[in-house]
Amino acid sequence: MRQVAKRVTSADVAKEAGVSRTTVSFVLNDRPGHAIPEETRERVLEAARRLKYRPHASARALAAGHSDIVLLALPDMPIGDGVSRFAEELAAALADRGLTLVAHAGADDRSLQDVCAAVDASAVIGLGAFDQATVQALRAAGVKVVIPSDGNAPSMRHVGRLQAEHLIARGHRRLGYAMPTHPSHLPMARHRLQGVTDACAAASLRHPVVIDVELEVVAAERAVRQWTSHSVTGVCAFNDETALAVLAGARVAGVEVPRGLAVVGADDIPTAALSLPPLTTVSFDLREAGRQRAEAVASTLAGRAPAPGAAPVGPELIGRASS
Amino acid sequence: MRQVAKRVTSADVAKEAGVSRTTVSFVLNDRPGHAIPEETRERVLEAARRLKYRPHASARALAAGHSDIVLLALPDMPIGDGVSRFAEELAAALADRGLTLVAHAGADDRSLQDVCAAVDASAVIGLGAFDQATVQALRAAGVKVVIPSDGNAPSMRHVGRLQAEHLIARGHRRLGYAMPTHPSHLPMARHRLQGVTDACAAASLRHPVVIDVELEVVAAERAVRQWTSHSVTGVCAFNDETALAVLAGARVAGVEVPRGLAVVGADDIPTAALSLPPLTTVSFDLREAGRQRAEAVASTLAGRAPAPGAAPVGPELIGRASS
DNA sequence: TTGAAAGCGCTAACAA
DNA sequence: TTGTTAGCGCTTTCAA
Repeated sequence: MRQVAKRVTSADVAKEAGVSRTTVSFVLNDRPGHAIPEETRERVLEAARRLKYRPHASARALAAGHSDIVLLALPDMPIGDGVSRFAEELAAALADRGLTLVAHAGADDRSLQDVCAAVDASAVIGLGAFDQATVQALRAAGVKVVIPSDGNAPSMRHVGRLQAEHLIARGHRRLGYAMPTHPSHLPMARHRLQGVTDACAAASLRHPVVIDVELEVVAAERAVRQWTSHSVTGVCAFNDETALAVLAGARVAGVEVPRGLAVVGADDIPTAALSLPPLTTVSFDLREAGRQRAEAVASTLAGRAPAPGAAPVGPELIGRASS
Repeated sequence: MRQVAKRVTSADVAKEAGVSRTTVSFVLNDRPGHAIPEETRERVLEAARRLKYRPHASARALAAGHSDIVLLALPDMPIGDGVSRFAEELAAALADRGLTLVAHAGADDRSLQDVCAAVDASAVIGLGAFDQATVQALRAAGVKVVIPSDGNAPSMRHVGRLQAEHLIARGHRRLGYAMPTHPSHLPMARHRLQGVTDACAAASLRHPVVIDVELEVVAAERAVRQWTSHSVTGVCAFNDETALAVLAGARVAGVEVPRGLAVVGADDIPTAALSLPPLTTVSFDLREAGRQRAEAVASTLAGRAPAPGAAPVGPELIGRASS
């Protein structure tokens, strides 16, 4: 009577359907080649359904030599709307291919490796780029596919470029950059800043005045004063939150936005449009990117050549009153 | 020569250290009872280190009968700062206990179950409560521990209560409630609203005027007009983002905050202090909550009685200029 | 077309 | 104190 609610195994299904476990396995994973008569097939499926059979993931992974798990490596802090949509789309696209997405937040490589090993991840997808050492380490931790394996840093830079170009197009000749202070944002921030720097160089402007801006009014005010004293008239912020801090700093410093200082954020978080003034920002359509990544992962995992990366999805500027 | 970079197994470690796999297993999981001489112990550890041995998670889970995976079930996202900190703390506290946290975002139960099964999760932690049916389903999907299995709704209510009490203490006699529109926020929102309602009842005030507020100025303006026309003088918002929308709406409607309308948010997101006016908000110490949850999960998983839930961490009001 | 059998890498009784 | 051994639930080669 002390039935410990034993797990339903494939053997149970086999018995129920009157076939062998092998057959059950073939049917459930519909292995090609083994043309199984529709009748048997149906019987197995029916039995599985009746028993509410769920294959045991760990056992499957052990036997198959790889799991169905894809890990999304996220930076430590708040997840904006853009990333959410990306994750959503990615998860859906992966699910279509029999893969499961879970997320891990944390900047440091160590924890990423540990988590990969702990969930036995087959692939890791990041937002920015992974450096070579990280990729190595992940491989060692048993991960088969790491994406973007390096090449996609450009898309990060695009964000910065777009911010700067927007400002430059509006006549700003001296730019500032608001750097985040949270360590986990740094790598991405550097890439974005690089984009700003590139744009400045392309327009023969001087290097932007880079200042760390904490998410807090006093610090932001100080930053604003520094910028204005350097005759900066437009600042690109690492992201919308940092931009919001700059807005607040400007308010306190008595600098009018965008007249005295134009600011553009990035990521288009939901509250970006609600600030005073509403924030000009740069946003990605991560949807398509999600689909592409999923395809890349799936095909690489399946041993096929990674599909010829479709048209890269560029970021887009959303003009609002802060610039 | 075509070394396929075979995985390092515990057998390799055993060989290297000149002991049996059992010993390796005991050392690596330092099983008590089997007092292993320090000398052997060190030898095994050293061998493992030298070989860069990583136990295979799936194999471990299969043999042990349970994985080390804890799944954090998040609403569809975006993830604010509060939740981030919670997750961070939770992950750290779980890691201390040998457990690994990964997150899954998605409102529907189906995908939650699937993910649980796919990662072979031992426990699931949610932000709000899970209804009984969901808990059942998760159990069926192989999950051992589901938290909060229902009881923790009170802490949600606390948030609402505190918001309302603050307003009431400042003399407001007619309150409004700004409800989020995103479906995945609804369950939590209902709990928080309940707290507001309770507080109103306790003060013999009428039921709050509940209005859905999208994260967008026009909708928010409309809401503000409705509130003022109902002679509402103070509104509790589901969270800070919603509150920010209300602030923006009030601005457009020409209603001065807090003079014409006081507003209090919840969660203390980093940008809450950066708005105009800075947002009064209620915040949780999710850190402590994270630690508690971790302890609860770990002890339940270990078969110990779920520790006598320490002093419940209450939310705390952070007064700023919006109320 | 189906089944038997050999593991995948690890844990945990039970012996020694 | 350490080793032997039998699985955990599934996949997959090889035979039947």
